[in-house]
Amino acid sequence: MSKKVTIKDVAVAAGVSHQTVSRVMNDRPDVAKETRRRVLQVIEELDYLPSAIARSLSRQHSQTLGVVTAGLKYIGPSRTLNGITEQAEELGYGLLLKELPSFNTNDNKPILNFLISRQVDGIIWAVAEIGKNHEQLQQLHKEISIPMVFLTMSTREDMFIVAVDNYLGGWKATEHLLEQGCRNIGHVSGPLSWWESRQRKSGWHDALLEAGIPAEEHHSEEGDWSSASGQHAMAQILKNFPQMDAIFIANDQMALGALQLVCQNEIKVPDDIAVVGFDNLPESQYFWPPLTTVRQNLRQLGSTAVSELVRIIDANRMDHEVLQPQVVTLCPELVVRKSSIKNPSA
Amino acid sequence: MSKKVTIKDVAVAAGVSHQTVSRVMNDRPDVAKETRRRVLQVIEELDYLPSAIARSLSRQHSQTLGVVTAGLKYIGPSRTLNGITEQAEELGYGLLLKELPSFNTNDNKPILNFLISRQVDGIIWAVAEIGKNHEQLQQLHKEISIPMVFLTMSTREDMFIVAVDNYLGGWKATEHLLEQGCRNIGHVSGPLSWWESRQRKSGWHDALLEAGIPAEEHHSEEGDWSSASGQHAMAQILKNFPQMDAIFIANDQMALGALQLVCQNEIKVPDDIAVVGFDNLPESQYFWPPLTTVRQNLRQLGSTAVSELVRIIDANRMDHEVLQPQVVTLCPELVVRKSSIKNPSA
DNA sequence: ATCGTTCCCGATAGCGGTAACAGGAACGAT
DNA sequence: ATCGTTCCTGTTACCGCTATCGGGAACGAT
Repeated sequence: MSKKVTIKDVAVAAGVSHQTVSRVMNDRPDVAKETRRRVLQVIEELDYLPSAIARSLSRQHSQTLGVVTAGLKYIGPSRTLNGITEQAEELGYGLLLKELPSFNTNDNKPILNFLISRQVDGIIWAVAEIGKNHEQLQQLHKEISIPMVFLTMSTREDMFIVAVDNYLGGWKATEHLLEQGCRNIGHVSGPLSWWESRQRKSGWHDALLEAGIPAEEHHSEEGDWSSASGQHAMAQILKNFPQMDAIFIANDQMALGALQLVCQNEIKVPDDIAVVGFDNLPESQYFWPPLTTVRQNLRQLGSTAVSELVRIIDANRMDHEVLQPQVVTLCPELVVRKSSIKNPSA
Repeated sequence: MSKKVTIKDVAVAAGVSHQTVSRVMNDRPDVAKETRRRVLQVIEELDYLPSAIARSLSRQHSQTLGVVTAGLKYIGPSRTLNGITEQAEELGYGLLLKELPSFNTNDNKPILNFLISRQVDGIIWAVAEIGKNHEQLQQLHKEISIPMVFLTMSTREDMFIVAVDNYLGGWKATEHLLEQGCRNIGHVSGPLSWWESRQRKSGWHDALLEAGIPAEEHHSEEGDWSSASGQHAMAQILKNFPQMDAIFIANDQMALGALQLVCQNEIKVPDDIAVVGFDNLPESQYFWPPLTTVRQNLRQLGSTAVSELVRIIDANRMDHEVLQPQVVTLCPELVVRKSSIKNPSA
């Protein structure tokens, strides 16, 4: 195995100083044409690959972003990550990935230290807000000298946040059911320790209120995102709220569980009960009946986060202007399918 | 914003040389107890964080693994990645992530160069084998001086490979249907440019042969993994192979599409046609009827890949022994549910 | 008293780049 | 001839850490 070739080897082989090689590598203008040609040729011949590590040390930045995520086994976080990788590639940044062992991690300092010690230029915190898992972070991020962007969490004035408007999503779903003529609309929420769950539920709640319909507490049940919990919650609501003619379920997986239960009990969807989910899984179009759902563009969420972060990094570098923290909100869209259309032939 | 504190600042504050601080950081034995205590205290006070970048440059390795993946928006690759992050964390390695824009990338050199220039200690190539997208790689990996592990691809003697036995999976699915008394077993495959698709199909094919049943070409159709394609393929086979009494479909999503079609046509599953899928999506238990499927433990695939890679790295470092390339095979398991049980009461 | 150990610790030289400065060559202008 | 430019290139000093070597102090053995 031949030893690794460094900038000095190139310099010697090309008969120039290593600094000139460096200049060629960085496309500096102050190199004679002929010299540049010769150096480039030697680089080619020796198969020289500059060390990004050494460059990072010298330049004091790494062209690398830190990404903290959790729950990659779920489709949501991985779609978001997909958007992140895509945009990072586009903007020429590398990605240092860290997945938390659980959503509820109390001590985030080691993670942050890990990333900072590796000189990342910025950090994307892509972990759902659950319980108080963002509390310590809110403190820490002030003590940190590198830019951070947070994803989908309750807004705070001093942070950069990119979020999907879950409240609006819940509202749209409910409004759609109201438009179908439904008046008794139930709800299966996600775990209420999740900020997103609370937002979706509030959207449902407020849309009903606006229509002059009180949203009773026993009209809704809490699930844990799994199909099993959706099924269980559905059974519960059917019992507590027999006159229900429609239901908004906070994700497609729980909706699937509910759909299966309903199918077993010979209740007809949408005629007896109209159903709307949330997420727009690729599969939901093929549920029976095809599921009306709320689409959130998680890939865009990820890519927007990267763009924002890079924008902040660049601003910090350019002049010493410091950008004002802001919140970027993405709007979810309703995807209407059979499971919610009351009068298909009307 | 206070300037970053370096090893020198600590040295000065503690009244020792920076080398002594380095020794303390690395838990070297040759430091007096009292000195160590003092240095540690200063580190604490100044909130000193050693630069992993500088350390990498000096030590010539980075405690970081490169991961190349593709198709993160699908559940499979992201579950694999989940296993990778988990085990990397466990073994104390960082992860540099790179997602290919498409499965079919012809030029992999830039990716490899990117990772190598950042001093990764090893690389996991977690991209499905499709068409000839591994051909160039097979060449490149020989020229590279750092260890690589490949995931789920056709075996080659000179590479480290960790793979799920897709052939066995197809075999098990088919065998199960045979045991149910089915004799006319169809198949919907994935795209046949995928190695995994071909393996699953071969498993189906050979299990039939072993049972003395010829697997006709018109008994199978090619899909593209999507539910839509599954539905279309199913319709095609129903036409070409009307006496079909069971079908093995190469992934759960396509099976879902097929199930929906069958449901619309009032064909009964499993009585008229038994169905087995592949993947064991979390949702598949809640399809209607619940789907029998083949579970592949992708998380384990990922974590095994990391373990293997680290084992190779360590071996290379320890003494100059070079490990012999080998293939680690993971066995998929059949998960039996209603969609394939012909006589539930028997 | 002398020597060999052991235990600590510091000085120095890298790792592979970049930044900053300095200086020679070529050229036109004075 | 002298000066100021412009263009190009090399020297030196870092970036923040680790490896290596060497040496002083303390101690027991001879």
